[in-house]
Amino acid sequence: MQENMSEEMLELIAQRFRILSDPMRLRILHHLQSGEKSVGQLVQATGASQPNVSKHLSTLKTHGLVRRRQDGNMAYFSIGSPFVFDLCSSVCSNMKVEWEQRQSLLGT
Amino acid sequence: MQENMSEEMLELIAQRFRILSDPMRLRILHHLQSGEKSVGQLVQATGASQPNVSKHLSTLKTHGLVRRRQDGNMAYFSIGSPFVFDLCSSVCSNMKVEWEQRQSLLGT
DNA sequence: CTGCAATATGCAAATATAGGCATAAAGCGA
DNA sequence: TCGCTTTATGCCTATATTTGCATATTGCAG
Repeated sequence: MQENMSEEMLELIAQRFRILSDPMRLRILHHLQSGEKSVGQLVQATGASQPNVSKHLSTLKTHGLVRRRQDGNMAYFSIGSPFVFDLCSSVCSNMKVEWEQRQSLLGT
Repeated sequence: MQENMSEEMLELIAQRFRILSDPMRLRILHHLQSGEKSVGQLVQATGASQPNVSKHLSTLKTHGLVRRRQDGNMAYFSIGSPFVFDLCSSVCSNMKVEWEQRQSLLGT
């Protein structure tokens, strides 16, 4: 993080984290990792309702995390910022480290 | 991200992001970046109320993002997982890239 | 023990968010 | 145009989150 952190900057960062703080949105992004998908495919893959998936895709698109391509009456979505996977990997590996530390503390 | 992503895993990752999705918590973490601080110092630095700061510190501690040390009737908090700054840097640099892309698109 | 300072907690209100359900909108084929 | 399919939107409810205010708790000094 920078030395000087303005209020707007903090709000923007917090907003970004908030977008990623929903399991359903993460699940959608996860399914998009293997490539472009239609809304229907995502509905089937996630098990959520169609309006629900559509709304999440809308917020993801608003914040630039996914792209939308229309073909006929189908809408295809794809990853807009691959960096989100880096973030998730970071979080995962850190959780793993913490878990192992906790385990080793218990083991002693 | 991994190939297989269980529901619990997604919930854990989402939870981690949610902790970081509040500007006040980010502000507190930011002030802790320069070293251990007492609650009172953080209250003054952030401009928030004492109970508010105390509660945020509590949730940050619950999730292992800060450590707590008691000395007399003072409580000193410090960064528990430096990795959060990597996350924030990641988000910042990505926002910067996106901003420049948008600028260059407008400039053409 | 009493008073004071620092921190934590409980309660209530305001706000935001996610999800379900119904329905609208858009595109395509007959 | 009509019907069907796919996707998007509006409204409502349930739930979670943040904050303020009051108050409890803890530790220290006198």
